[in-house]
Amino acid sequence: MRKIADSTVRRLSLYLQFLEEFEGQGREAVSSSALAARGGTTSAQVRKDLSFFGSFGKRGLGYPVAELMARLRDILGLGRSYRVAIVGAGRVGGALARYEGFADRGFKVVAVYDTDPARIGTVADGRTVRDVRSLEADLGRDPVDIVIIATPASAAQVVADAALRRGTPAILNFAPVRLTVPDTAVVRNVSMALELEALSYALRNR
Amino acid sequence: MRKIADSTVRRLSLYLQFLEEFEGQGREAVSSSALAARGGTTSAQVRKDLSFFGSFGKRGLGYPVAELMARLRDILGLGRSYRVAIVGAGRVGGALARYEGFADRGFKVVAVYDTDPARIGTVADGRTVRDVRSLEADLGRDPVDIVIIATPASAAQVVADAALRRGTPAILNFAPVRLTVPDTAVVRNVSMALELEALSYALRNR
DNA sequence: GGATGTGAATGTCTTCACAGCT
DNA sequence: AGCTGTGAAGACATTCACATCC
Repeated sequence: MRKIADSTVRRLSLYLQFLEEFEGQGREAVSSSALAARGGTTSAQVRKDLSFFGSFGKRGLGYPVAELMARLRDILGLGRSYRVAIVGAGRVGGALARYEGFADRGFKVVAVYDTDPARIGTVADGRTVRDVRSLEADLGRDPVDIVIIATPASAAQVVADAALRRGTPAILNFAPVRLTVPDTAVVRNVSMALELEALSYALRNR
Repeated sequence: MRKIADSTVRRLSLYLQFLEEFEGQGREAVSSSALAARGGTTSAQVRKDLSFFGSFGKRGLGYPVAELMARLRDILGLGRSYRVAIVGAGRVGGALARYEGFADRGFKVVAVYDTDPARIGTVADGRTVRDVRSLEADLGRDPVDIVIIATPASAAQVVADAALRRGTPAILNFAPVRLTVPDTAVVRNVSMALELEALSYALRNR
């Protein structure tokens, strides 16, 4: 299959979100222009994005909402379930551990780790916080699909290295450092600093 | 000035981060290839990105670290200070309110809002949580540069509308909805759902 | 020698525009 | 008539490659 651009995948995700809204309004069909209007893009863009994966619409009518949602979920790989470990039980890790959006998409948080003896052993949200020193062994025994890093900057690379040694295929990094990883690994960074600086740039002349 | 691509701005932000690392290691000059190696891009890309804004390097030597950092800060608009209001004092809002990275970049959190009577009036981190109903009036009296939305999905659009009515130029949205805003407003979305779905897509065949 | 800065070439993404289906 | 699906065109971004300078 042809390589799909990251920007396209992001938009597919958005379309899925918009379709949920349309479905909530009881609509059965939606046109590429309606989707485009909701998301600030163009109808041609929507059709092109979808066309990479097949042809799901009916000419003259648009796209059947429920069916397109199912196809998008399938395309995005949301049909299976994913095992997730969260490293760092501070504010960010805690917010993540309680995030309901995980379950909706088949993401199952199987373990939470920290270094702080005061936090290790405490139970948060039905999960016992484990010592990060057992992370690598745990992953060896019981691999996960995604390790979420919510540690301070100084610990992030060490955690990433351990995860990658155990073959973890994907990392979601909230720590304010850019991880160095082989390009076989999938890494996404959520960086407050980058967001702020992008806003700062945009505001520069106001 | 020529329109600069969003991707370029994001990379400039990254370069700044890497330069901080290099400075911490006591390096005085850095080549485009060193920056590229750290960030997973190419030296030509680094030089091209910088060249949009001027020529900061010395042939044969590379870029002076401290000077380039200063230039990047300037380009990114980090020379001034920004007033920020956070709406939503839950887990995400709380984590943000305590985030130290704000101050480093001249972002000053001037107020925190919530709807929950149990939270309104409590003091967190030296700031009293205010009733969100006073947001619009407060912004009218005392505008901010950025409103950060950390509310549930259902409240986000209402908050955004209020902020925009008061002329707030930029919004950083953590709520899991896509805001509808006029395109004069600058909006950035941090969406856990999008990140997860992008990972899901990347993991599809593993 | 070593590294920048930059036109030109290449590659990728988006938009156009229209044939073709319902 | 309305709207999709898609080649072709156009816009934009990245990479190449080299003259230029320290």
